[in-house]
Amino acid sequence: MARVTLKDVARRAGVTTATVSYALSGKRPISEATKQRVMEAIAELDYVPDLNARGLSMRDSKLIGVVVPQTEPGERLMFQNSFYSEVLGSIEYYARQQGYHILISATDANESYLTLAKQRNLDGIIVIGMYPDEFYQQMKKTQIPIVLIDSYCNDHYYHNIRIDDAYGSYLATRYMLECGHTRIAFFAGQMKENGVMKKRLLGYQQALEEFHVPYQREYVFEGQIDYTSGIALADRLMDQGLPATGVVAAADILAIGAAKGFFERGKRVPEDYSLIGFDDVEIAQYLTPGLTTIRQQISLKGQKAVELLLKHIEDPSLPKQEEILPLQLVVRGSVKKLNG
Amino acid sequence: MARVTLKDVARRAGVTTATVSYALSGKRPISEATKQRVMEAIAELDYVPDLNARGLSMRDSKLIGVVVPQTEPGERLMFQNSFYSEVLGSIEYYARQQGYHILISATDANESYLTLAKQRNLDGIIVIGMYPDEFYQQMKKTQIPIVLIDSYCNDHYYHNIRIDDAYGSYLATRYMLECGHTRIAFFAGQMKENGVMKKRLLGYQQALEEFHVPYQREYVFEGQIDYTSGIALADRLMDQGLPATGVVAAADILAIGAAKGFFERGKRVPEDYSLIGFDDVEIAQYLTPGLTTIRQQISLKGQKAVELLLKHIEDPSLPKQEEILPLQLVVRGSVKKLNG
DNA sequence: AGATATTATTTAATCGGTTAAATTATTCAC
DNA sequence: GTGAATAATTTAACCGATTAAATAATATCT
Repeated sequence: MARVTLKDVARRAGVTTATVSYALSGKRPISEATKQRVMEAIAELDYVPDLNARGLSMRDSKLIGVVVPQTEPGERLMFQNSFYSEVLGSIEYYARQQGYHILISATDANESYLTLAKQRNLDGIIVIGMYPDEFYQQMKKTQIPIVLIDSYCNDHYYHNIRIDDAYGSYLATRYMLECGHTRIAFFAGQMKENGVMKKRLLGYQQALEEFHVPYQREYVFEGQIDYTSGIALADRLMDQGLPATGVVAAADILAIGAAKGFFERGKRVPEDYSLIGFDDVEIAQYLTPGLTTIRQQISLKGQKAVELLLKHIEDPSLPKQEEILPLQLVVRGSVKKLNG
Repeated sequence: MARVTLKDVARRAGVTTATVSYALSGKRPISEATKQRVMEAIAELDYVPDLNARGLSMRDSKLIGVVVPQTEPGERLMFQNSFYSEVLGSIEYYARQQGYHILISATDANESYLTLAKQRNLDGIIVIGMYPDEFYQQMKKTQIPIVLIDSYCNDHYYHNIRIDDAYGSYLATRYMLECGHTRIAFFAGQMKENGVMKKRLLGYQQALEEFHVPYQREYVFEGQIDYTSGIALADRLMDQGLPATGVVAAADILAIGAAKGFFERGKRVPEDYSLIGFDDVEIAQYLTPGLTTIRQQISLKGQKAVELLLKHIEDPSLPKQEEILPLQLVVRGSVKKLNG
């Protein structure tokens, strides 16, 4: 079954390819009669335009690139965690609604992504997460519209969709404090300067200060953002014999790992340790007990990113925007009330 | 920054575009000297070939389509569940290694995917899950190489990567029985004729039979494959006052939901109900208690699918293959030993 | 009816590559 | 040094679309 092309349609309708093209795009007037015949031919031949060919002359691709951090080629390969999966799903959904497809590429954010952008003529790119400065510099040069998600890159060139990370962990920590906890540990991923984790630490500190609880460095534990790291941090906390009664985790994944770490050593949540997460990934509500956490509307992030990107693609003069999405404390069963 | 094309490179190297093309592809002999100059020009101009244009003449796209079941456009949009995410991640990884990109499209598996395949000139397609017969009929007509994952479609036209689902739940149920359970409920997703869920039910029945435990219809609960359905099924089981001591779930997701359902009504796993899952998704090991389950090597599925697909793309005469990947019981803490 | 304006359609170039066939340059044998 | 064989390069057509410019067909006006 060979490909059906414009030429085939044209022949069948007794016109020229130009006529078919115009009939389809409406960029030139075409008489009702011919339009009719063209449409019939299209239906009869089951013609579908080739987007590559079209892209070649129109200089677009209807393709949106999505950059997510590279996963280690370990035993399990996946879109790193449920947070990414959810954003990706959302991006795919909204992009598709508008006739775009997404090209996901897990990457080290090195030159390779730039190559992809050129190879495939991407119409736009959504970058999830934080990368080295160099990466942003290079991306900028491509002139391709870009929207960042969850980045504190301060280059005014980029659109940005994010949350107020400091405020989120402030909310989390405050809730812990309100429940009567004062010896509260903080579990975080790698804290890079000006990164998401650093901001979340800031919120933790702010809440402590507000409640006149002195900030103590040894209550802060730094690891990676994955389950095993959560376990490891819990282990370290217990090993050090720190008299903490609660843990504020900078990500649900860390919290879940921590709960597991406690469990393995006979400690229970929330009886022995109270626990609060961040993100409200889907699984959080199905844990036992349910994970109290800070909800961010993950799929809204994807939606907003797509909307903004497409708006920019249509209107390249669109001024750079930063959108900060709302957060919300979700109380479930992982924090014990020490008071009332 | 306008696009750098072959023509630019050719001009710079003082040759023709054909020469550059041949120098790059090696399909015709080109003198070392010119090859040298061409490579220099490419480096200096930072030239990257346009895959669309190339695809247009070569009639390929270096694009692999991946079909996953459509997610409802509900509040949370995602790649349905962690199982899909993991397969997708794996597919993306291995495809990229070979210079292919993947085009994921959540779809109802209706005509729309066929359109995509034509529009984008997909080199091959990987279809995850089970779809209506009609879908397979249509896909066949495209002549595009296709590999199915987890399908019992018996059309000999397709390659197939799957597991022995019946054997998996047989293993699960047998373990339950070996632990001394006899009143064992079975939680499943929608059971379509010749579908994965139906096969898994079969394995459950086989194990019961082997242990001379009579199969009772009211011990089988059917829902959807998602967390909330797991909760709902647990509720139904408890509502009916069924004296079950264990539950074999046909998917980890269902098991996790079930554990939550029990928990909400004061019942504990494994004290009150033993629980065994199926898949061994990443989260299974981090639950409290860890979920005993049947492990399938999820990312191996993706890897095999990619390998097989690319092999077929290279050699269209490749005879259709069916590969059945191994399963393995993973004992963690969610099943209580009633005996010894 | 003839000149003019308007509408519909076609011609032909183009997008960025590949490639069969033709041409030019080089090597080799005698 | 000449002719034949071989190697290197170029010419030009093509992939499947779009589109500016040219042309043909139709409508409008006096």
